[in-house]
Amino acid sequence: MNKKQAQIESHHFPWDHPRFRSWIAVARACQLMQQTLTRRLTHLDVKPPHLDILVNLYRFDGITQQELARKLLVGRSNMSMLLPQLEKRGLIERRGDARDKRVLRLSLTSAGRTLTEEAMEIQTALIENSHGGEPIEDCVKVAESMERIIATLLKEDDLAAGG
Amino acid sequence: MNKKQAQIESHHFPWDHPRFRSWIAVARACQLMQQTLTRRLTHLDVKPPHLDILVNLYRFDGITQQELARKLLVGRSNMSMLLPQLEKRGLIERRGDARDKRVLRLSLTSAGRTLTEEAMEIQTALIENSHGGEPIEDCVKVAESMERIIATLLKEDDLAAGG
DNA sequence: ACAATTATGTTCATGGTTGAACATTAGAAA
DNA sequence: TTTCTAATGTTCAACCATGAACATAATTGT
Repeated sequence: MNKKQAQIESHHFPWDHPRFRSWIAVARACQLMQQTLTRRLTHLDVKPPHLDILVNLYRFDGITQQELARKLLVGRSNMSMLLPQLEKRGLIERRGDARDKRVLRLSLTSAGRTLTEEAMEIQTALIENSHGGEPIEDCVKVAESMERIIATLLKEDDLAAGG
Repeated sequence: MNKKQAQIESHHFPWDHPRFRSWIAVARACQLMQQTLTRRLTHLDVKPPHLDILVNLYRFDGITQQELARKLLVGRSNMSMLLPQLEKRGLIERRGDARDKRVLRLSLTSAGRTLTEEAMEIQTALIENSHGGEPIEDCVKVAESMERIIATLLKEDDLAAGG
């Protein structure tokens, strides 16, 4: 009898494992949060992917497309698709770097900064709201858990990329 | 001075709020987990969306496309796109219900069940692995937090749908 | 200096997801 | 019954995301 059969026959389905159930809940919460945020941002004509970009430009002015992609955990090509849209809307600027002619340095325009502040308020309100009465300390503990998981997964990523 | 300006000028950026930071960590962890799972499932030619479907058919045999979509928090059209693929691969079956000629009842084939078990082992292993030394009790607390958030967001969803 | 390697950004084909419009069927109301 | 309403599944166009292939530029090795 192999391991799989033992699992099945003793009713140890994945969804009986506490960690599995926990993670499914995390994933579902993320999905719902994303969908709700999408709805609340419609009137600004901004979607979560755009907001992620805008917020990072708000924090890190002059960042590079590559750096931005890394922070967002997406591919470079994704930035190449989305950034021109935001540029055409006059929300961001892309200026070539004088020293390194490969890179494009990104920054928010005045309009972009205003829009970002509006959108961030919506996002913050949604998060505060949906967390209802969760004690701050609990959130901090969740954050610590997640950071550890992120670290583990990033280590795996390095292995995959390096091997 | 309005609220937004007060926030900005006193350096209360969103990323300074514990709940905001916590949620960003959750979102990033989810994203990384999804990407890692995608890589680990490639050799089975299965992607997370497919696996979600398969696991739910594994648990709930004879489920309807609509019910499945609801469980997965996706639109019906999504199921209409994905299910025929799995059917063509011989992993699932769709049989019309005799009493209600609108619905299609879904079930795994033998091959589908086998593949699902393989994939679930990979997913379970990834979750256990990435959670490293997180105590089970912490995971349970995280799950409870997430369930509360899910409940809150679902209530909002109902309001949005009902209004 | 020259060649090879690495890094940045773009393009393209593919695939998942959505919402709106549609057809069919069930169920409720008249 | 007949009509109206609601539910189920499909199709379609649009969008985001990805990875591979490519072009350009910087860096390293010889």
